Amino acid sequence: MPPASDLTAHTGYWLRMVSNAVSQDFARKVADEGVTVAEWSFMRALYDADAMAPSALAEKMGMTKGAISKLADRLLGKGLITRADNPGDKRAHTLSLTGAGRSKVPILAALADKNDAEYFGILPTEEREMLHRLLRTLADRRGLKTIPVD
Amino acid sequence: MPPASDLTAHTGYWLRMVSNAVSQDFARKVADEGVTVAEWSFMRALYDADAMAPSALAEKMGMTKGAISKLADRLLGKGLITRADNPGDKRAHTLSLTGAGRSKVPILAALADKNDAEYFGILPTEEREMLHRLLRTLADRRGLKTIPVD
DNA sequence: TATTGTTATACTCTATAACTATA
DNA sequence: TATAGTTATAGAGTATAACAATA
Repeated sequence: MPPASDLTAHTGYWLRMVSNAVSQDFARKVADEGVTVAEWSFMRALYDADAMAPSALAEKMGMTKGAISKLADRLLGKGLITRADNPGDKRAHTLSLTGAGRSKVPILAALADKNDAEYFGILPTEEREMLHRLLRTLADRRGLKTIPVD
Repeated sequence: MPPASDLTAHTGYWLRMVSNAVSQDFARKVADEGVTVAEWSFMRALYDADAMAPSALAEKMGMTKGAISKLADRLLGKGLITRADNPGDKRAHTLSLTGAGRSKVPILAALADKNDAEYFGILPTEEREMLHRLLRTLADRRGLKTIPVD
């Protein structure tokens, strides 16, 4: 039998295992608030800007325009965002948080804080900061910048 | 506007960003060999055992029986595994790699090696080992053990 | 009755591309 | 023609549950 390297020899294997666990736990937390992780990222992006064009959100989140439209439809249905015409360019739209959506963001942000503390709080401060720094270094070197969604 | 903690303050944010990038690059590599990451994990698990029951694979991969059935159907269609009846228990089946499937595993394993080197090779050895160790610590403390699929 | 496995249904995310309206 | 956005379609993953066959 030809050698096939042990899966667990790969750093990527452990990275995915831990990342999936953290994300799945976070997904369960925000599901209790009625949103998905993608919807949370979407709302968080809108929170800092009064209004954004779908194309700007697509760029920021590394998603296609089609994916943004579908996500926006769901958030519209939940009453968390509004869609408005752009007076200057009749092709363009702008998306904004509703009052309900805006007041939900800090609640979701608190869940993100809690999730981070649960997972990484078990490490000594020094190691936790080391991990954070190493991950940021890898993201920087690779030029990663879009908000991770899944 | 109530405060909403900065996304980038969360270690989980960077973990997910780096993990997604590593996984997506790996997905592209194995796609050139005609398989998905889930299919690769499935084949890698079968490589160490001559034959496995779908239920055993479900347990090992943290997937439901239904998901395993669907995955097995696709791998059967690609001629990479076979499904056989179990003589001892007529309800049970066993899944095994075909010759084609078995010879593809080392090729895919080499792609995993390459992907890991591309992503983590930019770190000094000491930091790379530190990252690996921190991730394993987190996985251990959380009792994580199923093969990450997505 | 409980268990093994398959099948059905539904939802999320992703990607591509066709399409509408406007520039 | 090009651009902004929506809509359609399809594939992959996940979860729940209904189902058939066997124990």
